[in-house]
Amino acid sequence: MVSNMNFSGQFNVSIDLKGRVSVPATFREELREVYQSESVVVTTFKGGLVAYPPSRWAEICANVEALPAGPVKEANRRNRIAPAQECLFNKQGRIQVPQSLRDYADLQKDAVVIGMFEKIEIWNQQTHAKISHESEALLEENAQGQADLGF
Amino acid sequence: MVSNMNFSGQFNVSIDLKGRVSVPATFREELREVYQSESVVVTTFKGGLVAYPPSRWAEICANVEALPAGPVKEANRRNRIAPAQECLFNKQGRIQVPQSLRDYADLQKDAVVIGMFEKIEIWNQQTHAKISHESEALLEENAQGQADLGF
DNA sequence: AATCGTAGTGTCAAATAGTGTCAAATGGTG
DNA sequence: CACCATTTGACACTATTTGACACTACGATT
Repeated sequence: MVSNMNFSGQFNVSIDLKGRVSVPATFREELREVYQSESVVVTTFKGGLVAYPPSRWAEICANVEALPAGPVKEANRRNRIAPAQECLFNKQGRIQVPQSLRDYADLQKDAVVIGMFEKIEIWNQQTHAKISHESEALLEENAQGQADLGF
Repeated sequence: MVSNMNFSGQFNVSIDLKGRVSVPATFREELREVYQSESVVVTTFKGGLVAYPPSRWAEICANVEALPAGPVKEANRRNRIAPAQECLFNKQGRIQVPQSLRDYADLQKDAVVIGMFEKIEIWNQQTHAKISHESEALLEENAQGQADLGF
């Protein structure tokens, strides 16, 4: 296994009638084994949601608190820290995502769960398709850059 | 064999009921002997998939992480790094390609596997026929260029 | 305080997806 | 043609994901 890939891979998952999101087994395993955690802290991010291992979340909170008082610190507290909620896995590996967060990310039936290094993103499927498509256009505009990176 | 050609050659392979792709023996041998690897990291690329030896993948990741923060770095992370998954060979030399990647490249039954120096491309057969045909047209448009190259 | 409705929890079991392996088919090589 | 390595299809098995439903907690309404 490539070291330090942390969370990676992309998965289409479904959300049940009551708003529970299935988290892929591989992420749960990584959480258990690397982060010793049976839960995840979920918050808002750019129109979607992100889930962090609790230990990672604590670091993020500390970083925000270390900011000098001012509107940036306030905004981080209001829009990232405040909406965050810890979610436990149930026996089937699903987490109950609170309604306010589901509303924010427009989660209903089909979602995409994506490993992103030390965090896990959760998107509405259409929203994700849109941003991914935009990213692809950007990459295609600059083929030389892609080649330089080794792709 | 011309030395240092790394992966080369083009192969029609089939994909089994469960989405496993046969990787030609010659590529597996190259991976084992040159890259000391029994796996490959697969990700999306221009409508098809690419597979890299894990050591090569680590370099690419490092290159992306070294980019200045900005939309290009973001796009690379989102569309190249995040969807990537490591795939191990089974006893028959097949790799299980995750569903999201199969969906992206529209892989069902027949695929084309192509050696490209340090990477291996995997295409839907029709998709590949189409881009190959377009490339051929481009070359024919420029016969002088072909001659200059020594072809 | 009793009733109702809504949201969330726990759990089961069906459906789906992935793994391991065997053996037949294929294709290249001498 | 005969041999050998490789590829392929198939099947049984295991793991994971999903839909469903009964149940609980809680807040609002009367």
